[in-house]
Amino acid sequence: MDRSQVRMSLKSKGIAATKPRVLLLEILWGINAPISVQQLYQSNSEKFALSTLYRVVNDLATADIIETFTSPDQNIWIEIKAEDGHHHHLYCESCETVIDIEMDEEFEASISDLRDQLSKKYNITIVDHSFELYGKCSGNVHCACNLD
Amino acid sequence: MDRSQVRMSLKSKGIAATKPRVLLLEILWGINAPISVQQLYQSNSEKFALSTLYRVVNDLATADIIETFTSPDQNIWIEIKAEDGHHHHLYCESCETVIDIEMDEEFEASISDLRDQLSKKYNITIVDHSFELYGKCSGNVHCACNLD
DNA sequence: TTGACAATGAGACTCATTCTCATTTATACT
DNA sequence: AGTATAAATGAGAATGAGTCTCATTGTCAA
Ligand SMILES: [Mn+2]
Ligand SMILES: [Mn+2]
Ligand SMILES: [Zn+2]
Ligand SMILES: [Zn+2]
Repeated sequence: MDRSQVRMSLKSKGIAATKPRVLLLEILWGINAPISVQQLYQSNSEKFALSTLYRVVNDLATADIIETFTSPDQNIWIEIKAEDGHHHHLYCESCETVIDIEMDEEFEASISDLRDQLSKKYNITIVDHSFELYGKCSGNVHCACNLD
Repeated sequence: MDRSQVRMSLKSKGIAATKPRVLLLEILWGINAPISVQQLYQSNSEKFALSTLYRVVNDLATADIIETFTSPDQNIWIEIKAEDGHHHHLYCESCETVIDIEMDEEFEASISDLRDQLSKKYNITIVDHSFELYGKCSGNVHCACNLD
């Protein structure tokens, strides 16, 4: 995904291809992994105002271009919205890293069933769900969390 | 669970039965549902200092008497620790209520499997997981979330 | 009862996130 | 192009949940 593709994808979602929006997407495509807004700001504080970063994150999330979720230490994490649908996260409390997790279809299907059931039982429209795992990586010298 | 039982249960966990701890547990037994620390403080600000409330919540969680979890709006919710083990939550975004959810054993078993797999794959000790559903109750006049 | 030590309360502090508003940039229309 | 209109940005103030400090108070074993 190069700059002009990013600009086009913004346009196609009906949202202006402004400098911070393009830049944020370029960064996210570059790292291809979840990152917290704070981490992102720390490495790019010359490029964005913090307020702009949060606003742009919001814009892109509303436009369904990125996904956000909140880790237990109250940071917002973002990543490019996966084309192949829903997935979940493993959060390493030692190194404060988030790893994308894939579930098998059976598991996702049972979650889907559950959503239907609960929706009826409580007369609530279920809009989303989250499944997150919390762990601690073994080594303190170097962290294996990012390895496959 | 009356006051003397609460005091005894505190002692049995090796933690002093101080006034705020006993009071908090009485309140939790009384409502018998998850509540956020902020909500709890708003209805009881004469009875606790806010700092004490958070500290006591921590003490009781460490002593395994209550459970805590964080909602997407970053509030800490607490409830008496369920004797029959793990369960999950449905959070109503309209009325900011949390409902306890039971899963069937099959579902919990597949979560357990998943934890084992991931633990090996990423060389991480999985310490916990959370599964939460987010919904919106239908009526704005009155909310059906608390009904069974 | 008393002394050692644990717990509390008031409020200062932190820090991620949100808000405000003046300035800049994009877009639309002559 | 030039101007009007609207959208987006940036700097920093404000917010608010949660944490920390430390002087005071309460607990409990001896
Ligand atoms: Mn992800
Ligand atoms: Mn619960
Ligand atoms: Zn790690
Ligand atoms: Zn509701």
